Amino acid sequence: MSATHQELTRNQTLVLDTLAKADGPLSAYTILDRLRADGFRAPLQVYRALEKLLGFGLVHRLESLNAFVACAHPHCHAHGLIAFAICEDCGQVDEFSDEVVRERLGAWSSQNGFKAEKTTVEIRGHCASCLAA
Amino acid sequence: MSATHQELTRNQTLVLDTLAKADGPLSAYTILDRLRADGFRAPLQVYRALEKLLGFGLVHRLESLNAFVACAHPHCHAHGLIAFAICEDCGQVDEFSDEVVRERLGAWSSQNGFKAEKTTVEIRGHCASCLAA
DNA sequence: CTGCGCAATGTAATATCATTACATCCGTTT
DNA sequence: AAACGGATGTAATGATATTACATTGCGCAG
Repeated sequence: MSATHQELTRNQTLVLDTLAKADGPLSAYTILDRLRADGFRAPLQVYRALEKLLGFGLVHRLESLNAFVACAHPHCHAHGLIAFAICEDCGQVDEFSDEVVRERLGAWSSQNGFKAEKTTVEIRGHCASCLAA
Repeated sequence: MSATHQELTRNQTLVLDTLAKADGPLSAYTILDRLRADGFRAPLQVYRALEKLLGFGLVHRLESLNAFVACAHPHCHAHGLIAFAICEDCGQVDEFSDEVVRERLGAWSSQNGFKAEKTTVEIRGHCASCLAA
């Protein structure tokens, strides 16, 4: 059984809610600042909560931004591979899944005897809205 | 015409050579330490050289490591998308290109009106050699 | 030649992201 | 109550990256 939202601790809940309410990715220190009023004082409080939430699949880390987002599909935990399209203008992140990409990367791994633990796919660019503007 | 190796400045050449001689990715500060003997004193000297080398396609940045590697195929500049398999045990990085992955991510971008500038594909895991050991 | 512009460089300081170390609290088990 | 483990609190430090400003070297117009 994977963990459910019910089992989250207070700190984990606060961090997850902060990310869920945000309109884009947040850095750990931004989360910290937004939770000062709730008693957060140190980065570690945020990083510890994020570590658990990442494990639960409720939060994703954007490697190319050193930032975090709430999972857009928190109820279907079965994603094998998640890709992100990140707009450099507005900061919006679009989360999607592509089975073909997953298969191709899996095939490469098989052919090369590589055991994948975590795969990062991030597209940086400009979203439709910002291109229109 | 894209820039050739000939046109590199002294600092760029030193940084590129350091990466080329390394047996895995290096952080900017590790590069700095290795170039102290050549007169490097500050991070910016490394970051400025890396910025140019990234632009020339001679160096890649590994987002999930905050580190840099010399391009494994510095003579064919036409890669549309490059993927990396990173071994968490030995640190070796395998650089490869997958046309199908490129097409699929390109298709997603087209369908969503997204203009991709840079795509990151990194697989973290364990290489064949380390699995055997 | 001189001075101007521009790219590269040098240096210091600071900003941003992340971890280590150690103490404390709290609920569960015994 | 004592022992234990998970979560938390706090401080300090380490690691990565950028900003700001001064200086140098070089091509070239005047």
